[in-house]
Amino acid sequence: MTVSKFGRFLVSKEELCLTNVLQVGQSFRWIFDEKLNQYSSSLKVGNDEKYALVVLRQNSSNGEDFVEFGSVGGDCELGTLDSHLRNYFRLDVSVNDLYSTQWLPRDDRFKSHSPSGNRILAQEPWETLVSFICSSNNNISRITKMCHELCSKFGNKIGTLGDVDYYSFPSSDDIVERSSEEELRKLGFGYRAKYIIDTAKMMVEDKTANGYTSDTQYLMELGSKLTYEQLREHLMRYSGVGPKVADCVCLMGFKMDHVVPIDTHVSRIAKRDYNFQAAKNKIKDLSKKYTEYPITRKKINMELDLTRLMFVEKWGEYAGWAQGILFSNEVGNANGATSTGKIKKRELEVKPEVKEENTTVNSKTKRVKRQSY
DNA sequence: CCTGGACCTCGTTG
DNA sequence: ACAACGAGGTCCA
Repeated sequence: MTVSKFGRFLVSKEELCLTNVLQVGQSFRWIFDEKLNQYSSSLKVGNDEKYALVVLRQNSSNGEDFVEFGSVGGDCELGTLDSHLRNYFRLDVSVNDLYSTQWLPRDDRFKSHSPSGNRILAQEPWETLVSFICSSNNNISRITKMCHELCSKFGNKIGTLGDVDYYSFPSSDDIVERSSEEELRKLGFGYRAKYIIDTAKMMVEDKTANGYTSDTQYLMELGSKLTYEQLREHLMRYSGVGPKVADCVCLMGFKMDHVVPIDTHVSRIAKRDYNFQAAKNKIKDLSKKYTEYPITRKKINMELDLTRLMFVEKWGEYAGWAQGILFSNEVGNANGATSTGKIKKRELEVKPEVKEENTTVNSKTKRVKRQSY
């Protein structure tokens, strides 16, 4: 099967860099073909719950940068795909405008961190939820492997490109009906196997009780009605979903642009570069506020939540995007997508040297890997 | 409310 | 070769 027709949108590499956006831990299912300089994945496009096999290429000619896109077999109209991808890549938002009007004036640290085409995606919420449940205490390479495994074992076959078969991301029903904790453990999911099965079961109950058959539609409806605090509370009811995973889902699955997921790296950045310390009285105020949110209160770490609030205050309404840029500069390279579905090391144009430095955290001395340019 | 530990797996590290 | 480590956390006591 091939792509018969391509569409394109013009976008500079400073606004969108596919390598940065698709291979660094937001999305885990894009496959990169080095020879063709082409990304491909199955993607739920349009409102009919159907997956399409989508192909992307980033190029430039005559000084114009653009992304070409198409669907294999043409099973998706080009106009539909165009508007879907404009939303998926959030082309309504200019990271460079945000950089110069919001982040740079508010935070000197951004002097040394330009966007470089890093941006936050608008992904399908159910896939985002399950993917980030897989991400706990894990590395990108294995998360990628697990996501592909979920699709090929429990999704539906969508099409073939080259010698690779593509599958839909399994719905909660697919997972409940076709999988089990035992099988997921055999496939290498470890203790996340139980989280995924329990979450899928709960999702089936939830959406059924609310009259939905589609995970996407149920969750999107929820997202349109609830505030951030309410949605996070709802998401943290699910097994394996703590504050970090819930925040990732809010940011990348629900377009809540101000949400800053706090992981070990961001927490370290806050202490090291922003001299952050949680004040006792602020902890008290916050825990009072969260009496309305029992699950949040149970699962949250007050210090980390105050870290999140500090960043939101500092960076403003697109704070989550700002975090993405600092994070990519802090962690930089990682493992990424492949051409065969197997995992191998991601190659970078320039390999930054990694050096060690000492940082003091909680009066303990800890060695930390950090990039230098 | 906070602290500490266990938890699957797997590539990297020494 | 092989034990020890840690990876963009979560759960339970």
